Amino acid sequence: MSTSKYHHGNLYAALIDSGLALLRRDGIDALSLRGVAREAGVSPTAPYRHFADKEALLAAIAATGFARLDAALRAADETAFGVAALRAQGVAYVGFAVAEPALFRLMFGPLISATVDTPDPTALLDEAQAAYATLRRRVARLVADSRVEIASLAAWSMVHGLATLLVEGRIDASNPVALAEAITAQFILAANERQ
Amino acid sequence: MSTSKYHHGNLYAALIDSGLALLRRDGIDALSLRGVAREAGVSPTAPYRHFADKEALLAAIAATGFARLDAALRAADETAFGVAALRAQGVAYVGFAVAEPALFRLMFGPLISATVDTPDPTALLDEAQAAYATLRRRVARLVADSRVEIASLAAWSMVHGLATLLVEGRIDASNPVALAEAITAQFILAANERQ
DNA sequence: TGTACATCAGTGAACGCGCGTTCACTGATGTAC
DNA sequence: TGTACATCAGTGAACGCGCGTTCACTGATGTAC
Repeated sequence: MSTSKYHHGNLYAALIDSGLALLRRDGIDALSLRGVAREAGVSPTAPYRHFADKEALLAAIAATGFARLDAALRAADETAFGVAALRAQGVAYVGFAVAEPALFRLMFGPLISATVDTPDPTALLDEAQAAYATLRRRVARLVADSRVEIASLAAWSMVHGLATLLVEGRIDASNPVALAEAITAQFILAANERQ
Repeated sequence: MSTSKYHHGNLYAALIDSGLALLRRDGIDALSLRGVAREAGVSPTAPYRHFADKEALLAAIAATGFARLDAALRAADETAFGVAALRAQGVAYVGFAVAEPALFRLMFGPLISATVDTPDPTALLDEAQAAYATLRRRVARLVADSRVEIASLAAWSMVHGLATLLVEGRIDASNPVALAEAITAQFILAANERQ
C-alpha cells in the first residue's frame, strides 16, 4: 500500500485485474493495451515492463479466465454424481459464459488463438487444457475408453455452442441456466441406440 | 460490360462479392469498408451510395452468408430421411463453417449482432431465421410438438459449438466432416431415457 | 431526332480518432562494501 | 550504519497506421419537350 508513483509493486497482477474490469464494464472492443494501462492508472507504456506485447497481456487475462472456468467446472462436478455431474458441469460452463460474456469472448475469440505459436505457448494452453481435462475426466467415468474423446468433444461442443449463441445474442433467453439444463438433457452418452 | 469508370452498374452486388473475396483471402480483420471498396476497385467513399454505413455493408455480406448456409442445409436435408436427414444438416452446418471460416465468423460475430436494432432489421434476420427454420422444420418431423423448440436449440447448439471450436482453432481436426458425423451421433432426440 | 437539364453514382482531399510500439529519460530500490 | 552505484520499473513525447466518415465536386445517364 505505498503511495509512491514509481514501483507500483504488483503491476503485473493489477494489469490483469484492470483488464478483467475493463471487459466487464466496456466489453471486448475496449480491451486495448493502452486502455488496460489507463484503467490501472499507469502510463501507456508501463505494461511493456511486464508483457512482451499486447498479445501477451491479453493471453494472461484469458488464462485467468480459463482458470476461473476450470474452478467453476470442478465445483459443479462435486454437486452431483454420474451423468448428473456431467450435466452440472455443462450448466456451469454456460453460466460462466453468461456471467462474463466479454471474458468468454476473449478466451475463445481470435485475439487469443494466435497465441498458440507464441514463445511461451504453455501459459495459456495449460489453463485451457486443464478446463477441458476436468470435463474429460468426468466423461471418462461414464463411458468406454474408446469413446471418451468423442463423447467429451461432443459434450463440449453442445455447451460451447449454447454459450456462444447466448453470448452473441443469437438466442434470447430469459433464464439461460434453465435453458442449459433443458438442452443438456438432449445429450446422449453411450451409443446405446443401434451402433 | 461498360468500360466507363463512372456508373459501375451493379456496384451493390460487386461490393458484396468483394467482401466475400476479402474474407476468404485475408480474413475478418481485413474486412473494412475501405478495404471492400479497394477490392472492388472503387474509391473509399463509393460504398456510401449503396449502404448507410459500414455496418449495413457487413450486414448485407452476412445475409448472403446466411442464404448460402440455408441452401446448404436444405440440400443436405434432401440426401437422407428421418434422423439421418437431421444429422446430414448438422454435418453440412459444420462443413459450411470450415469451408468459409471468416464468413462464418462474420455471421455469428459481434460485428453483426449489433445490427438487430438497425432501421432495416429484417434484411439480415430474415436470412438467418430462414436457416434456423430449415433445421427446425426437420426436427418438427421427428419430435413431439412440445419438444420441438428445445430439441432444435440443442441440435443447433451442438453443431454450432463444434463449428466454432473448429473455426477458432480450439479443436484441431484433420477431417472435420468425419468428426461432425461422429459427434452428431451423440445427440438424442426424444427423451426416451427416463424423463 | 436533338437538345436542356435534373438526377444519380461516382471521386478525392481532408478530418479526427485511438491504436501499438519506439525511444531516451528518470525516479525508486536494493545491494556491496 | 552509511554511502556509491547498478538495476529496475516507471514516464511521456513521438511515430506511423488504417480506419469511418464528411464534404464539395464532377462525370455519366436518362427523361421532357
